[in-house]
Amino acid sequence: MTRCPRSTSTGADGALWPAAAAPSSTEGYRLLPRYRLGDRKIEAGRDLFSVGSTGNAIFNLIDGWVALYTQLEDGRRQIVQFALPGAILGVLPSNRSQATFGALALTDVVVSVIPNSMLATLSRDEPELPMRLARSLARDCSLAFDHLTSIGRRSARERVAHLILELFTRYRAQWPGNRIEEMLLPLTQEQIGDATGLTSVHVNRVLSGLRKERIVEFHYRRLRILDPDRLIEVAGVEPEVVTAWLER
Amino acid sequence: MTRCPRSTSTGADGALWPAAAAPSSTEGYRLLPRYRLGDRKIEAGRDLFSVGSTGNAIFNLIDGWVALYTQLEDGRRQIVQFALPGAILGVLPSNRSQATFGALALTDVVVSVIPNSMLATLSRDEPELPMRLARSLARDCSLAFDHLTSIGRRSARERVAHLILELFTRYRAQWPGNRIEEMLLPLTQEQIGDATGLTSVHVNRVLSGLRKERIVEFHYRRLRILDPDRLIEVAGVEPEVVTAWLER
DNA sequence: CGCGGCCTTGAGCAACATCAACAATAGTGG
DNA sequence: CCACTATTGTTGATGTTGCTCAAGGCCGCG
Repeated sequence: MTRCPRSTSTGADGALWPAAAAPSSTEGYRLLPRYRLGDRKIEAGRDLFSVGSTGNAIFNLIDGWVALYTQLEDGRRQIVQFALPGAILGVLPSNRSQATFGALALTDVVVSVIPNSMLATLSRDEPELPMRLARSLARDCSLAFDHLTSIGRRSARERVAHLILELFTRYRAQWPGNRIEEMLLPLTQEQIGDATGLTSVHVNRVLSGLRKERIVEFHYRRLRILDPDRLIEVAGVEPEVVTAWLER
Repeated sequence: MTRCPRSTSTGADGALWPAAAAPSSTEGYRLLPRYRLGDRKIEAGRDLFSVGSTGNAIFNLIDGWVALYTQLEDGRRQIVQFALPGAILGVLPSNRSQATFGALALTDVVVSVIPNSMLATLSRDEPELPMRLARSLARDCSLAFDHLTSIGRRSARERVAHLILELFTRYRAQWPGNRIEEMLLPLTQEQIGDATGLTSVHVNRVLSGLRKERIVEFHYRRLRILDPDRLIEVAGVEPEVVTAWLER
């Protein structure tokens, strides 16, 4: 957390994105035991589940990106969360009723399906499971609070920077060691807008600004962080918060 | 759930706010077993816990209103959730690290304290507990997603209406039978602004508008719903969502 | 190589913020 | 019970951010 006085870096850089070697497989992310019947693939652009569906299963995301979103009657949309491998998705049984949000596969996706009916018996074999579920949900909540703060109180520029920083950091936590400064971020500018409460047009302008200032480049889903320190500064995030994103 | 075809009402009125007789005590809301050592009172205006505090306990809110909030370095604040009796507050152990949000008592408050150290043993006696915790967290998440949608995609007018409708509905679910259309809502206009991502000045203007249109009156913490149907309409909420607020 | 989806840019405008002064309220101590 | 004070609410004038509308360019894919 301390030292690591890298050249132009504030020090946060080294601490936040350690270059440790790590598993390239998805092995570490199966929080729920996987059952053979359970694996399912969903192709990019399709819904894992939709608003109003009566969820009778929860999903453990094994591979790919998923966006959780809500929708108003008139079509306005809000992305409320991005899920990366390891996430647990879906509606708990008896939080009865329909899902109030949908789940869109941003890339081709693999999930392992745990039917709600199986949840109770599963918990008997593995009594730690509900508590892990609770922790996962607590983390989702925490992230949602963060987004709320961003959308409610930050400027457009700050919001976009914040989102990019968050996604980059969370992604990088999964595949450390890869070329650090570049990644595939499977989002359109419209989706960034839906996540930040902005128009795609305005997102575009903000991104132009960040590109001209040589902080970040984002073009057709290719993200490149040019100046991590300034990005953190623009996003207005304290390092502690960033580390919280990394927890599971 | 059906009938109750009240005069000018669309019918939603009766469905949403059933006038059933109900427990006036808080008996029903102790989701966690209560331990004698645990009860604690906090007076209005004080923090239950603060941003950055290392939560070593979780709280079951027995009585009073609590606001969960975050804060940016420069003082901008965002209220991310309102907790009513029955809520479970605090940070789970090993979602280690500090709380990223604080908890402000809006009224005098009674909580029962469950030290994290006790959580594991408690779960052995009562194996249902972690699952109940998970459900509570899932509900918080759901609410947070709702707020995100509101702040991200609704106009100021819609946001304020939405918040009032939510709080009124949740409150009324606890004390049904009381004078339906009036309640004490322990918020300042500034706090409403902090929850909706608006300025207190603008909140004031919106409230003025709603008052002139005889939809809602809110003055020094006294809330009066004049036209529930139009409030629902302005808030742009489907009844299903409202019912979701009522679940625990 | 042509088509559809995505990005880019400009001009004008609406919603909300900011700043500032003042009024109403409720809580306080005499 | 009253006077005083701090807090909260109200209103107007003005400024800025981000939205809307619209046209055109770029990219990737079939």
